[in-house]
Amino acid sequence: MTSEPNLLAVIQRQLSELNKSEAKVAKAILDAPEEATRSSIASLAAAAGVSEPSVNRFCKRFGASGFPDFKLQLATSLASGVRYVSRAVEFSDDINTFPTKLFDNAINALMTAKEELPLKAIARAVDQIAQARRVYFFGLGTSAAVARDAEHKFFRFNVPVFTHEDPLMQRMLAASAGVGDLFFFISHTGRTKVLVEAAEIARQTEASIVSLTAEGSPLADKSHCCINVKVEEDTEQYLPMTSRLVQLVILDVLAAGVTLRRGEGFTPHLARIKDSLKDTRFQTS
Amino acid sequence: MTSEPNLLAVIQRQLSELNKSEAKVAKAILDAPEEATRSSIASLAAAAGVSEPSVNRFCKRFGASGFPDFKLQLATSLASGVRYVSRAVEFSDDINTFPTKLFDNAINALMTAKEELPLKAIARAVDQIAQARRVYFFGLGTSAAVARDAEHKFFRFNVPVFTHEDPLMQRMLAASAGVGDLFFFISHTGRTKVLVEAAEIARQTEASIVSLTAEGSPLADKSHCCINVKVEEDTEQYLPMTSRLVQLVILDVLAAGVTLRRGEGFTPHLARIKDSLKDTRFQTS
DNA sequence: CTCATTATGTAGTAAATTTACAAATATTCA
DNA sequence: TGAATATTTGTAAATTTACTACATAATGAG
Repeated sequence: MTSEPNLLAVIQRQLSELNKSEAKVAKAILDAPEEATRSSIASLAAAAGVSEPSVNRFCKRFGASGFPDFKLQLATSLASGVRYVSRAVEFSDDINTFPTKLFDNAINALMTAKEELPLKAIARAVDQIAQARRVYFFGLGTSAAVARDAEHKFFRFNVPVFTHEDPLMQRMLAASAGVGDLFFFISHTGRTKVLVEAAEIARQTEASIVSLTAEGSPLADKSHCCINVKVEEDTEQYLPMTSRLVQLVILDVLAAGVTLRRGEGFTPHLARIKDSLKDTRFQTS
Repeated sequence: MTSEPNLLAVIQRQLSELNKSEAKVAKAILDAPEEATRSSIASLAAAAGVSEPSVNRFCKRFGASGFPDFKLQLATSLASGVRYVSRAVEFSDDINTFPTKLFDNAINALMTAKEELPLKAIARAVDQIAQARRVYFFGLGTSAAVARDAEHKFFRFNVPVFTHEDPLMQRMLAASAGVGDLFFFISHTGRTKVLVEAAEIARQTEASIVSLTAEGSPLADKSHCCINVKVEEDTEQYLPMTSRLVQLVILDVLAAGVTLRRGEGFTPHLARIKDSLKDTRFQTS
């Protein structure tokens, strides 16, 4: 049973690749998903303004064996309660609606990313990190906070980890890199000039370059290994929200990967780090 | 749509009050619920050893309008109940399993948090931030990265925003606070001593204190407003993963709340900030 | 034991879904 | 451009599915 719970998101994503009548069906379903689960193929066809077989073909295109099976999958998707269609917050929203929207968008982004995890790239990145003599996490703006978070995760592996938000420091460190150094660049767009330039400088050394960014971007081009993250950030939105979350989880994945790589004998080491915090906290009464 | 929490449980409960053939149908469904959602009335009747109308009557007895409607309800009740099981990464995991696990855990955490959003606290926090003369985001460790992220979000609102990871700076800033200052503390446990102490110091001034932390914790006690985040971080896990994500989304929610509060006339301001980044990026070719 | 009541199944009908195929539309390449 | 080809879409028939009306069987009361 591979009926993933994100059928609507899948439809939403493929919308541009559908032909006319299929798009009409998609639209009708996205407009009123609950209703679609209850309607017959005839009424849905009427609502979409297409013929019944078009609806049927639409269903098969999305992996269902037919219309009833599609409805079933749709119903299970909806059951989890998440609105799988990203919806922008609007000025008409109030406290009861916009928090939910944002959570749904976040969940939706993670589900989409999960669908298309670049496992080979991840495995390769884990290799590189596990073997590195030194790791530099570089990002700017929002991604700087992500880089900072990565630092907090990866220092645990007995590998010296560095973060710098200062582009000049980034350049200089890149220039002075050598064998065993790993530069890990984080950028949603992959087009931030100063970051790309730092990557280019690092590329001229013996260092390895891994990036967590958009495939095909200038930054990705400079990297030995690019972990491609597919998140369509709503560009109309003025605050970037979702891409960062996906980046963080990917970094969690990498950290877990390194942990597994280190093997079971490594857990005492992690436990010691954790224990070291004990005295900094008030005990639970 | 008042679909009962768990249709299977309802059936189970009424089992004794059913007549012979209905009981057979119930048995068949309870034995293989998933399969039941996929079968036709004919095959289910065959599986139960009864006639088709018996199945139909069974469905109506349980509030469905007919067999298809019953299947729908069954499918939704199966979907909502089962799936929410976080699973820890184990050393037997490999690249094909552990990334998915981590994403699932992240998604689960967000879903759970979404269920129990403390909307009143959020609304109050939005008020406070919107009115503040100055906002300090304080966190330590992983939460420091979250605080940094918050800084990147909230400076856009024309309110001076500060972050400091240095506990001494935090103490001193807390001590010198006054009316209009807002301290926003971020901590998963709410028990980090130096942070709680900073909160205590701030509490002795005229400043407002908002915290994003666990209810009932020492930090929450020191706060005027506590945004309670319910995330059961798997304590056996050595790397904290999920709580941070929830914190970030909550901060997104707060930022969106402040944006809405500022009103539509504020968007040009946000657009200007966004535009200011244009020249720092390589253009899409 | 008979009548009334309830339970179950049969057969026919209506509805819904799918398939096969034809018409229409778009695309390619000379 | 325009013929050839591929793709998309719809029509109509076939098939499957679900429902209704009714008949028969089982159950239980007096």
